[in-house]
Amino acid sequence: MAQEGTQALSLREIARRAGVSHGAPRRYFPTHLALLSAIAGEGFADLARKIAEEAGDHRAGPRDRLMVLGRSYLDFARNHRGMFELMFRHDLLESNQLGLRETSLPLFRFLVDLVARALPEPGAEPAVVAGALWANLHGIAQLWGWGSLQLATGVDDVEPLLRAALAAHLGPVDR
Amino acid sequence: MAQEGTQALSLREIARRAGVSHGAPRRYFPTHLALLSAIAGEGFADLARKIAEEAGDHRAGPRDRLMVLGRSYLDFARNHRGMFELMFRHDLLESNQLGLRETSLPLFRFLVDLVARALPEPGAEPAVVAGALWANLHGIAQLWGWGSLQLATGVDDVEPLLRAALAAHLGPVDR
DNA sequence: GGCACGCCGTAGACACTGTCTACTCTCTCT
DNA sequence: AGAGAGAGTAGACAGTGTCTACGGCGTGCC
Repeated sequence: MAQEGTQALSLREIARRAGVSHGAPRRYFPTHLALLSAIAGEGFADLARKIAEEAGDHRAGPRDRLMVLGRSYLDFARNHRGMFELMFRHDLLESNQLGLRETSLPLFRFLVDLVARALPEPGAEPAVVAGALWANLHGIAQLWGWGSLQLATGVDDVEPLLRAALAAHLGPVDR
Repeated sequence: MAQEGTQALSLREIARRAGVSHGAPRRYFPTHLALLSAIAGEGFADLARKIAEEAGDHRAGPRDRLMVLGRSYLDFARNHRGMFELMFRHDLLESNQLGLRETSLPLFRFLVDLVARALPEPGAEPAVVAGALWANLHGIAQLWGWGSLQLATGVDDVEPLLRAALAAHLGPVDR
C-alpha cells in the first residue's frame, strides 16, 4: 500500500477501495488535489511523529540525535516511497491546499534547534546550516531512491553518505 | 513552454502542438513514457552543455568552477522547472527507458573530477564527497523550487545556501 | 404528526487521457 | 507497373476528474 505507484491514487480507485461510489469523496474534498493534499498531510504527520520518537531522546547529544534524525528521514523515504514522493509533489505544494507547505515547519524548527546546539562555533547561522543540511538529506533521499547515487558513486549503502553529509555541515565528529 | 505544468505533456497535447494526429507519435515512441524519457534526455543534454560551457574554464581554480557549477545547476532548476521535474520523475528513471539513469553519469564524473582537485586533504573519498555534494545541490534545487526553504530559513536568496553547501563539503574557502 | 431542509451518497453525463487497430496515402525498389 | 514498407489518420475502448441531477435519511420546527 505504501508503494503501489501513482495509479493507485486515482480518485476513483480511492473511492473504490473505500467501498463508496466515485462521487462520494467530493463531499469532503472539493478536488482530487485536495484529497491528495490531505493524504500528504498525514504523511508529514507520520514523519514528524517518527522523528520525534526516534530522535527525541534528550539524554543523547545533539550530534547523535541529528544522526538518528537523518537516518529516520532516509528510512522513511525508503520505506514509504510513494508517500514520500506524494508529500513533495510540486503541484501539491504549489496549490498549497490545507497549508501543506507550512506542515513541515515544526519539523524544521526541531532540526534548527538540534543544529544550533550541535554547531561547534557560534558564528554560523543555524537556520542556514539547518536548511543546507535538510536539503542535503532530502537530496540523498531522492537520488538514492531512484538509484542514481548508487550508480554514480558505486556505493551500495546510504550510511557513508549520511555520515559525510553530517560531518560536512557540522564539522568532523571528533572535537 | 518551460513551465506550463504537467498537463502540457499529455501525449495528445504534444501531438496537437506538433500538428499531427494523436496516433502519430506512436510510430517513433512506443509509449507515452518513452516519449517523455526522450524529452528528459534532451534536458540532461542541455544541462550538461550549459554546465560544460559555464564551468569549463580551465584557467579558473577547481573551487571556483564548482561554485559556478552549483549556480548553473540551481539556475537550470529554476529556469526550467517543468523540465527539471520531468528529468527526475521517478517513474521515468524507474522504467529507465533509453538508459535515462546513465545519462547523468558523464556529468557526475565531471563533478567528481573537480571535487578531487578541490579537496584539501587527499584522505576523503572524492566519489562520496561528490555524491553528497550533488545530493546537496539537488536538494536545494528541489526544496527551493517549491518555496519550502525560503519559508523555513527566512532567506530569500539561494546564494548563501549554495555557499554553505560548498563550504561544508569542501572546507572553508580560505585555505 | 407533518414537513421542509441539510447532509450524504449514487449514478450518469461530459470532455479528456493513453493505447490499440484498421485504414489510407506515398515513396522506393525491383 | 506493381509490391511492400514507412508514416500518418481516425475511430474505438477503457479509464480518468469534474459536474449535475436525483434519492434517502435524519433532525429541527411549526
